[in-house]
Amino acid sequence: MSVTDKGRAVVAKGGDDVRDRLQRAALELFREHGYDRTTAAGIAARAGVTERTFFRYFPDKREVLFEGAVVLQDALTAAIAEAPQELGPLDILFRAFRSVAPLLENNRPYSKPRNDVISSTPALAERELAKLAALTEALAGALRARGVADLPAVLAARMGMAAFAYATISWLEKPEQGLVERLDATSRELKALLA
Amino acid sequence: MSVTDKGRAVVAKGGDDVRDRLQRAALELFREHGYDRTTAAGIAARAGVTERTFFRYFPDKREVLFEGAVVLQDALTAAIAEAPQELGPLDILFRAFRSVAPLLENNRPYSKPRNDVISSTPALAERELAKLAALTEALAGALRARGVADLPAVLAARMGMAAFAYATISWLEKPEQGLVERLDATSRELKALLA
DNA sequence: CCACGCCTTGTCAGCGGCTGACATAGGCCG
DNA sequence: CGGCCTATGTCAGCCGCTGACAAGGCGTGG
Repeated sequence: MSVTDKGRAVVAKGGDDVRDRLQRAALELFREHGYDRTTAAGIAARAGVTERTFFRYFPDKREVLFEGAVVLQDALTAAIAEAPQELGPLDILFRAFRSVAPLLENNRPYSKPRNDVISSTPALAERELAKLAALTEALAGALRARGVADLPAVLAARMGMAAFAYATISWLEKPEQGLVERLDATSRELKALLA
Repeated sequence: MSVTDKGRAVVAKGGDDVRDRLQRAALELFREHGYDRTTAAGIAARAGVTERTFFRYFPDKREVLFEGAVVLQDALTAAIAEAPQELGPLDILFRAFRSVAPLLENNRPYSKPRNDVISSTPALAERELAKLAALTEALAGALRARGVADLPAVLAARMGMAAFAYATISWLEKPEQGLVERLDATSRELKALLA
């Protein structure tokens, strides 16, 4: 990309953009050669650092693709905290999901290829499930913080995430239909299931 | 346990009970020293084989704890296929869950310690999530095989698994209350969420 | 302006997970 | 009995990942 110089990187390696370079290099290499065939040392080299430095920024090779999760989680928990009092748990969640839709839609150029790599690599898919589970637990926690009891909080969070994940994935595949519309459709379907 | 002899195992290493010995040895060692501090070679040694043999039976160190998943999956998909026609997706699922409760309750002596190890080891918890996701997908597939459309099948499967997992975990923690009762309670709570 | 200390990176050595290739032994079948 | 097939052992080696230590840049306080 212009970042590396194939031996020693003469570029200004000023601040914490090292992290950024590593993430970019990783995604590029994963797409070019596949996750399994790219080594941590290879990623580091393309980013202009050594393997050891890679592992100082990321606890393991998979984690390099999972940075954005925190941002999304913060946005969602904040939205949950701000929701009006009279709503039920599921409505709170869907309101929060809708509120982060623009954020996701802006990130599509990055998240689409990223998602392709993840879904075609078992090791990464596994990590993604763990991240989603953590996010789900965070949502349940945010609901509990509003006074919702444990069981309904957990159930609502899981149901909501089920719908949210389904809508997001199918939107990533074919973006013609907007994310918000998909969310609404999924929400409707969910409620219909208990009728 | 009587299986190993601490050097070379003179035991009759007849058939595929090697697999069994490996699983037992692994669970024992994980409980004694923790997952991270037990090596694949160590497990193999206790089972009376070499490390290489371990990896011929299991694709990786984690997998040694996840054999039963298949049995459960088969039982559930079979129950789904046999359910009466007039039921809705969620009722089909809960019927299936109730039908495998005895199976789980019999397995408790094994699954309780196993679950303790898993839930206290991030690497294993991650694998468990992957297994649960696969099981969820299998349930959705069984529903689709009955003519349920994709979206409701996936949503129902995820909602059902959310309830099933919650009930099972809390039953593992405190078995005083039966698994079936917990399932019913969770199911009721789930339906209340959409009211 | 210098000396000290912190923060980041590099270097090195080493463990453990995991794999491919090849050798060996035991049982079964013709 | 001879050959085959399967299960296991052995060996060499890659890669993920870590701890320990050294080296360099940069800021701060003296």
